[in-house]
Amino acid sequence: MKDFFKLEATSGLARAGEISTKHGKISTPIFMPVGTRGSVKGVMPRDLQEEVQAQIILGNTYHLHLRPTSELIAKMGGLHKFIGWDRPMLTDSGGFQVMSLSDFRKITPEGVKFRSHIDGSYHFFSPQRVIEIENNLGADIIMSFDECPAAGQSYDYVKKSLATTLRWAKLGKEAHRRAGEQALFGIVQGGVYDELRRESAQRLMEIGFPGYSIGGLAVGEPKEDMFRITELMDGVLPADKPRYLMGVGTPGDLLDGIRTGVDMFDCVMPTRNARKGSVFTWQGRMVLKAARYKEDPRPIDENCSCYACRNFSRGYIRHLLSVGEALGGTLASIHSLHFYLELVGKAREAILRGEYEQFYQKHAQIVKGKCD
RNA sequence: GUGAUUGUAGUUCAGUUGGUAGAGCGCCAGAUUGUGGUUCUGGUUGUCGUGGGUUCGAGUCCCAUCAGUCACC
Repeated sequence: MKDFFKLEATSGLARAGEISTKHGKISTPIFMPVGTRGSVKGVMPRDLQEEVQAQIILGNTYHLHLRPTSELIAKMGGLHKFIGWDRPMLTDSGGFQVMSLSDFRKITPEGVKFRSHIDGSYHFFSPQRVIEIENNLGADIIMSFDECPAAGQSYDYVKKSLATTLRWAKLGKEAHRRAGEQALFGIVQGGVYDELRRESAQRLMEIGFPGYSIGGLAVGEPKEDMFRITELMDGVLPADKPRYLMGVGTPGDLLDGIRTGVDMFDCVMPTRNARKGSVFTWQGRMVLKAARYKEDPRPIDENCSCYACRNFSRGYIRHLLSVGEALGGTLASIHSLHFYLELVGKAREAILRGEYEQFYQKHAQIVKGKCD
């Protein structure tokens, strides 16, 4: 896949670039809203594009395989057509979900047998089958099937798990039938062990992928470990390929990740938290459902230009959230996603100006705190 | 009018042989990192309908009274 990624500028370790796909270009660093089951919960594609300015969203192999199945989606014309989204998409492989959702899993060199969290039925994911599913779905960027160890696993366990992930990455690449239009990423594992992380990255690079994901972080390990590892990866992974820190994170995590050379992020936090009543702003995190906002006529963020902030008060959105009206989650999600996209957008501008560090110093502490 | 029955937290109810009240839900405060939209962790909440009586002590026993519900005249 030629000209998949173009590195445009750097500022310190921070990078600005451009990813090109069949469905359009993506400016990095970028945050990707999560649409697990074929929908970014509560937000219409039109609003994601026009209000949130989302450039790419995620779908999930695990969930879409269980329902409605990738075969059905292929029959319906592929994931883009099925969900009415014409911009780039990425599918996760299900490695994480098999670890985090299933109450049973048996890992063998051939793959993972697991139980569905929906009906308890047994399923088997091999690295080849996962790629077949992702080929059926047809996202622009797809993930290798990996084994994602939980936090706190021993060096020996992680080392062994790593060998499995590497073998699966190779088998998955060989099984990939649409390499010309779907970029398959390898996933770096290795827990919190620098030596294993380095080895994982180098072995993946030997296999060769158009992009590299950093997985197995934000699973409960101390935060210092996360950015020590992303910085370590910056020195190992090729500069001309995008790096994707999977499942991360808070606005502060994005700024720290960008500062250590990460190009892509995804996280359920802005949308899940919004539905549960807390939102993110340039002034910090706000627990919008708190009683102190009951009679507050101001928008969530007075400097925000999103649809929710242009038209509705904190008091109204709080009311919707507390009585369980779906619109509350929708408006709060639109706000937080708009903020996330604005955050990475401004970070990108700062990198292009060569001033990322100043940008970071100005915003990181505030964004990590609580407003009010 | 007669008979029965109920009255305890915002709400639904539990309160053992009388020892100065508990739970779920709600509410309040947090959490949430490759989304199980029904998750987790804390916290708050009472003239026990009212007035008397018995008793060392009454939400628990007795009397009266008020209110609700049901049945029958």
